[in-house]
Amino acid sequence: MGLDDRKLAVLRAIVEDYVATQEPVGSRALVERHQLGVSPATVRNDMAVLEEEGYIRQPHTSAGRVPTDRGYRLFVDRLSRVKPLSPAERRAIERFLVGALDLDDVVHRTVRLLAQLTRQVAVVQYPSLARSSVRHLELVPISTTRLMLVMIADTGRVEQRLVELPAPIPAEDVTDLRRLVNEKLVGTRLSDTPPLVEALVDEAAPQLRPAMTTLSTVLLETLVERHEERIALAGTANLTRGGLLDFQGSLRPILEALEEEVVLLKLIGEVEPSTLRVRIGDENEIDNLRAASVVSTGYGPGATIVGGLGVLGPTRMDYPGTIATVRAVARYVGELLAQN
Amino acid sequence: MGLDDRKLAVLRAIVEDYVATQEPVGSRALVERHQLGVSPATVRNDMAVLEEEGYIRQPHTSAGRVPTDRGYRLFVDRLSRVKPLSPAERRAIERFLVGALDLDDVVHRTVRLLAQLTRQVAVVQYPSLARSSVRHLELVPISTTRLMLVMIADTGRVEQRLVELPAPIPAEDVTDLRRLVNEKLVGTRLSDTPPLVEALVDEAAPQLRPAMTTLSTVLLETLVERHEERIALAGTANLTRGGLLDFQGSLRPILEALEEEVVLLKLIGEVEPSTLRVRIGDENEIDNLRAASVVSTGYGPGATIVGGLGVLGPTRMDYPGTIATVRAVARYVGELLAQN
DNA sequence: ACTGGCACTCGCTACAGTCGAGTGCCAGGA
DNA sequence: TCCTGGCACTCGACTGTAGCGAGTGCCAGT
Repeated sequence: MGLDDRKLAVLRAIVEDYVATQEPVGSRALVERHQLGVSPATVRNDMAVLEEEGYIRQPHTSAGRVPTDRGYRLFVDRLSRVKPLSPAERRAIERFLVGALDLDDVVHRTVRLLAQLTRQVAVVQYPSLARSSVRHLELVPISTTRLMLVMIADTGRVEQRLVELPAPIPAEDVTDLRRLVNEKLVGTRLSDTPPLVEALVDEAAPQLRPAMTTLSTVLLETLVERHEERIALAGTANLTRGGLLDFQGSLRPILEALEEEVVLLKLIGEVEPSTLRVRIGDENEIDNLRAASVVSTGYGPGATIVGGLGVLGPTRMDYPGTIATVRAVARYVGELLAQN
Repeated sequence: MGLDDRKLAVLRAIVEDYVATQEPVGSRALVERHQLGVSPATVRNDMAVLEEEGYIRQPHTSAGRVPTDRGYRLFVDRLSRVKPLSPAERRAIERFLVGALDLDDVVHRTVRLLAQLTRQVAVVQYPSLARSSVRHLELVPISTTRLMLVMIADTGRVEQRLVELPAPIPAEDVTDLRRLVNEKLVGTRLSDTPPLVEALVDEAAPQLRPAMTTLSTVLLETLVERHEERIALAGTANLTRGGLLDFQGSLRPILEALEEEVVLLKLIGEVEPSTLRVRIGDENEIDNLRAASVVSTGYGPGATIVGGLGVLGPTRMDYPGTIATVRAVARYVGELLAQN
């Protein structure tokens, strides 16, 4: 495959120009704006090759070229230089995140910040419970047969569930239950918890058994099994920039996808140790998002990762800038979490 | 003003047809589809009057008529008969809401249900803290200088805040603090709380004073003053139905408005004892929503109102149906809350 | 291997012409 | 007095045609 340096330079120029202007780019415009040192005709030949290889295409015969998903992929992998954040952005990040009160606050500020900086749709996953450990469990009697279970995780997440007891229990028993679950569970990772939770029933005093059984069921079901992820979203209005040219005319599928927590989790929640992930157009497993690109990464205090965050935008997006921003925001958030 | 019965009937017919077809309706089509008992010419005369009075207008000279905001208003106020829910809808509501686990669950189910039934954007406000009373306050030590304050309200809402203490305090003091705040605050409405909270400091034992001071500040600031409303949203994808004809071509302003909590609260949060509120187009105070209509109402256990819910859609919406649905859903949710 | 030149394609815009839905008005009739 | 049928008129939507121009592919020449 004959992709010499100049052809790559041409592809890069096409991507950059198209992202900037949102219009198919022709050979003349290209040599004018970039110092390629060759004539339009030569560029045309290179374009023909690039098109044959599937990196660019023509919307119609007499139009300029537009990058394909494959073209963007090559651009991201080999052609884009990392764009350092501007001092202004850097300051914006700090200003935005300093002074956050608690986890909710951090997440909300982060998602708005991301949306604002990238001018795209931002998604932030709350620290995953599966990756958190238990800091404290509280049982608050609501009535004689109802408890409110409040779990506080080391990541700052607080979750609550109503527990419907099979029979009324006295206040002292609640105290005992509380002591027992805290004794056994505090400090453990939730993903390691199931056997411990199951063991709880056996360790409880006989008269506590029934209550402990339902309690452990609730714990397992709601906190571990369907591990109750939370997500914050911002910047959907940014989808309307580029007035329907992006997303092939309809926001419908995108908006639908964004309403599904499951989908969002797939997008940003699959946190691998890998640093950062870019999914371009067709590479998205979700059909509704075939016209979009997603840049996502994990974040967490220090080197550990507790959740994911990212942005979603048109395939025609400023990848270097977006990547830099996402990475920077993730790092800042990580530091913020580490402080707590 | 000469609006006899027939002219009103004509207006009603225009609204109904336009809502159904989304196309300007002419005099011929009108007499064909509705038993008005008069000729198109007569209808035309009536239309001329209606137009003069500002209830309908012509998009352009050779087109049919379209209702104005004022026309919709008249329709809603005087011309629409209440449309009873279909048994299918009724069943949908029950099926959807039965089995909700806790407040979060109720709110999420409700907002999705509303969006689905009305095929519009649904908004549900969590029970307002200002209208809740304190059921329990929990203080969980995070470190020697940090407490997690967890408040459980009678409406089922649970809020937490991190409290940064001025100096380390021992565990017994936390217990004392907990006892004290619960003693004084449990059972009070949050809106009546401020004097009580302020009094707390004086009632605390001397060595508790500093901690109690910051604690009461947090209580006042976060739970009472900026009373921390929460909102759930669903169905934004429904904005794209009617393909850009509604909302004069751009979803932008709508999406922007929907991202602002403050705006949403204005929309549905101003809960008066009034049963149900319809804001049509221009009647909306928010500029971005001048092309939309909002149907909202309060909900709560029994006769009391703890929060608002509603839907937002194009001015060209099925008002009777939407109103019926919103009202029904609010009632069901109220019943559900009453059970807890 | 690159370049200038040239023929060709094809979307875009402007313009003219036709069609038809819908109107407003008026004279005649119940 | 109120309704109706008839008629002239308006104007947007659609169609077809023509010219423009950006952009290409190809080829012969250096």
